[in-house]
Amino acid sequence: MIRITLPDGSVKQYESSVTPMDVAKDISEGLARNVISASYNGETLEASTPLEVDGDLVLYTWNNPEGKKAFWHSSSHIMAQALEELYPGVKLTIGPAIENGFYYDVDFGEHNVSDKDFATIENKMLEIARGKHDFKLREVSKADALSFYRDQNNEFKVELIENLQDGDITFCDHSTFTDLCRGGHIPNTGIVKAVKVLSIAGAYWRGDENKPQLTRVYGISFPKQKELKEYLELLEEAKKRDHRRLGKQLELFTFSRKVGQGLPLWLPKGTALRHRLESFLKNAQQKAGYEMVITPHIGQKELYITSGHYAKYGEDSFQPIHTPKEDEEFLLKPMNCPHHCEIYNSRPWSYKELPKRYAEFGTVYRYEQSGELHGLTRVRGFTQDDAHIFCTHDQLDEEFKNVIDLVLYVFGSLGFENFTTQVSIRDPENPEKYIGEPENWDKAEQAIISAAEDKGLDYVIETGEAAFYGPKLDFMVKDALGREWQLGTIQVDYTLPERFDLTYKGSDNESHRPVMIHRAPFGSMERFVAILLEHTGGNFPLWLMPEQVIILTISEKYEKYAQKVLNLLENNEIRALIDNRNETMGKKIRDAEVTKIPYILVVGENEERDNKISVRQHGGENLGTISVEQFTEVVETEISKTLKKFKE
RNA sequence: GCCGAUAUAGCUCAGCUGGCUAGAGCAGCUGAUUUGUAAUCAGCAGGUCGUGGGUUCGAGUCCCUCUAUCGGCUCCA
Repeated sequence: MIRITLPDGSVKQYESSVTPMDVAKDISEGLARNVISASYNGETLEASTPLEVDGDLVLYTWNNPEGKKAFWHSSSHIMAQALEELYPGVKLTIGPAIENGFYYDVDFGEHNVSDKDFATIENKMLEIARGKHDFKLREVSKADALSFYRDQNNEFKVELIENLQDGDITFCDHSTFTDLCRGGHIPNTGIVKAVKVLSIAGAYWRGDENKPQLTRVYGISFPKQKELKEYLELLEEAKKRDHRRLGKQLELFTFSRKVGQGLPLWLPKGTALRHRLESFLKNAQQKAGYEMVITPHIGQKELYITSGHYAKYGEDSFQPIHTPKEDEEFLLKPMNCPHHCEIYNSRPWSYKELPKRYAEFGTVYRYEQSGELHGLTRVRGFTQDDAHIFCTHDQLDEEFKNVIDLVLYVFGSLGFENFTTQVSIRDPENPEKYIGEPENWDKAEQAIISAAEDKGLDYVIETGEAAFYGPKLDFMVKDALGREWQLGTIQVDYTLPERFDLTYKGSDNESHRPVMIHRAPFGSMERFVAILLEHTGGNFPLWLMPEQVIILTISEKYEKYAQKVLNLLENNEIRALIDNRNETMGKKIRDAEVTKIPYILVVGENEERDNKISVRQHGGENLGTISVEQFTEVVETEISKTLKKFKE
């Protein structure tokens, strides 16, 4: 007999070799029908694995992340079987569950697979699923495992097995299909009721550019047809929030083949939006003691050799610009820091004058590989809301925390609540990737972690993600389709002050090296606007809206009154425009709704007579007929809810 | 850069297996209508079908090149 403890604390006794599924059946038939997988003493196992010792059992259903993982992982086995049957001779490699669904990396050899084949694959998968084949895990010896895959000429699986310990190797069988697998499956294929092959893409074997490229087939599956339908609808909804689509629709930005890929063109409305964001940050920065500077878009190659960027990225960057006569080389600036270092260097400093905080909306150019450009989130020319803080070691801690405050203020004013932060530190395995003294790195990494801790940030530490010149704290946000992007960043740098020989005179009358902090609360204006678009679906906070109010005239007779209302609003710094077109009210309302203008004011005979306006909010809510003064208050109240003053 | 896909009017999209002057809706222009909370009606105009080449009696349609875009991979100062 063994004793099994359930999550509610109850303890049950069973014969040894009882399976999680047996336990589920013992609790209720309904539970047994829904059990997908289980964990025992913290270890994931299958519902059919016999339990031999006392322990804690957790049963997973579709509603647990662990259950979904087992479900999708098992689905990838089903897809692999379908692919083997449809494309004889394919070589399977790995097929894990991911956040939404699963994929399998396959070497299709001679076969050519495209999205036209998805339906065939799906049908084959469903056919297998309906067979209700049990998943059975069995141990195999390393020798047997190797010979199994050598017979299939599958060098990928052979490579995987060679890296495994004999005795730890398991195969999973279902139907006629066998795969190398460590386990975590659903009881049988029958509970997979709906499948969708989502896309195919190239993926390098083991993520290495120099290794063969495989075909990655992405899919998702569900226990109910209805859930698949809902998921696909969700994807459609997400596409509507795509910043590339909204940017076009709201006339914020565009791209031109002639100008070049990855080089965004800001349209008037987008520029207005961006200027508003910039002055918002300028105001906060002024209060935080920053000084604005301006630096050129190019710099001598020598500058970047000094900074170390040339050695690191010169080859993979936009190549130097040559002057007609002299033997000079200039680089498009890929970052602002070297220029700001030279500003610091323009005169000597006393410790009494530090910190110096130089801020610039600096446009930089970076050569990104063509395949990785993406809307406004990944471009070749963009503007950082950059600043560099030069301070003493004693000031670092406080300065770092002040920057976190600024970033949190920016995020708060723009309605960003769901962000995560990441502390990026060195990869201890590859010290040669980094410039600078290890002891300085230690100090910098500690400073960041303690600041994050102090500010109560929800942070994860990512080893090996640091920039080559220093560790950093990044603020990460997800886009509409779940892809994660870095927005704000704060980076400590002990390296550039060294390379540019930056100094200040201390109280001891000796020369000292300042510490440098790079920071950009938005990250870049481009990426920030992109994520803001997806985040808000184009319904920006009122203070940021390019157009806040539209005045619709019932007929052309009321244009004069509309103009009077417009003047009153403009006197109160409310951005408004008049739609006096010869169109029906329904049409004008619709157009105003589509362009997402927050307030629609209707003026006609009644309003003119009473000297009032009818107010409709974007989305359809009617605020009734009120005076312009009352409306101005409504607007001011709403703005003050999101846009607070920095440090007041 | 790599794998796969896509490219037709300002926008969103039709155009099947190659066959007469390439279609629709929206936007635009003109006119009628002067309108009360998500699309008034009629007319007009708008495209060297991404580029360059090839196959063919004939190419938007088939093949190749290049360019750009999309989904991934790799990369990301």
